[in-house]
Amino acid sequence: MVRSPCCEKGGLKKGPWTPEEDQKLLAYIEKHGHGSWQSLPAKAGLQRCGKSCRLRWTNYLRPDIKRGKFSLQEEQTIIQLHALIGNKWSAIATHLPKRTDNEIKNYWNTHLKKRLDKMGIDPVTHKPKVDAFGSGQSKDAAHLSHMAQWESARLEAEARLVRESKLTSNPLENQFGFSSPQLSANKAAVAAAAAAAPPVRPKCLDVLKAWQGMVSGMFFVSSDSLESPTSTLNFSEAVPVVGFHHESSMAIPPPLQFPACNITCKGGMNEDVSNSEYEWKCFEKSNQMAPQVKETLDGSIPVHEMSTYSTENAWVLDSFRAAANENASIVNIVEGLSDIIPYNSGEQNSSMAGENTATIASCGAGGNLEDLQGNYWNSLLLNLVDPPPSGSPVF
DNA sequence: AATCTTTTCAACCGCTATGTG
DNA sequence: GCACATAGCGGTTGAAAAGAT
Repeated sequence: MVRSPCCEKGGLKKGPWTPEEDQKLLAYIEKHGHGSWQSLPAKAGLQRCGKSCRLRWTNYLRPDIKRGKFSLQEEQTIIQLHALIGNKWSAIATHLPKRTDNEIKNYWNTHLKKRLDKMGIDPVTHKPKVDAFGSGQSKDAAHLSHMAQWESARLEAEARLVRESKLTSNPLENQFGFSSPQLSANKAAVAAAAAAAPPVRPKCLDVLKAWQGMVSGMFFVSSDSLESPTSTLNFSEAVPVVGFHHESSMAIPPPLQFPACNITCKGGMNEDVSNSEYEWKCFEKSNQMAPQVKETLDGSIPVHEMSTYSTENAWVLDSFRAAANENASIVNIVEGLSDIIPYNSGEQNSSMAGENTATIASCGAGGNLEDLQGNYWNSLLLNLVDPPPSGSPVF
């Protein structure tokens, strides 16, 4: 592989750009597009190498760059993506509109890395420096880790697609309203492709958010420790993260619904229990479904440690209590319910986004555990990806 | 006020990936 | 398949700014 000689030529200026140079570069690109970066400096009358011009444009002069302080949400996105894919700054940048990979990288190195370090979190592995998993990663963590690996690969593929689309589209025309002749030929093709591909909700953050919730329960801390002067948000209020908990902040997961069975399960602290254990309580919504459930409960399907609550048709799963104390996740809950809830509906799983409730439509045959889990994650985490309309940040 | 230390971030360097003839 | 050119990425540097003494 032969290295580009562009910056090795003598007589080319290095170092900080002057306003005059910026003006020349801007004027040229606005008029002609950047074209070949290699030949741009000579055409634009700049004593710079093409590489330097490209960097100046992409990291500073581009009109769609957002500068200034990173929001809490942006910070959290960076942390979560970094936990998943590491120092893939360009891939991370594709999920932070108007932020450059260089800016994100700098921000990570100067702020977030130090902050995590201060919080006792290894910024490389995103795990507590002292193993908070105790005896090792739970099954849930391993499960999510596996999912996270897939999402990691998908993220990188996404980033690659974004790069490719930038190559085939006219970035100036698309983004800034002016055109470059050499790229205009692709306009029709790009427009057709855009029309053919309906806007798809980016679900890529689903698993990483879940994974982050699993791995980094330590993020459930008040914003004070995040050194963000603008935020008054407490993570535990805003993030319905399930599973692993750390210290005193207890994230309350959204209700888990099985409408086909008219069952809703809610997790939370049980004040009736002397030591305020965390537990999952299940309710039947209507009497007409009760016989079905009771039939199952009284039938051949093994009934775990299940005790009836004072509320009619409600029960709590003692095994989940114990599990919760051992950093159990919602996966455990769903897995446990899969032994109890009668699977008698053939309808497809579906999810309800837009409210803080995870819905599993299918209680029937074919609704295997993986479907249930996947469905739960999707519906739960879509709420994380799309904040509620109240305007409160996700993190 | 002067000096030293730390932090920030724009820019560079070196490498890999990809495109082209 | 090869050689080369080019674009892009991630790590690192160093000047300027901010903070501490």
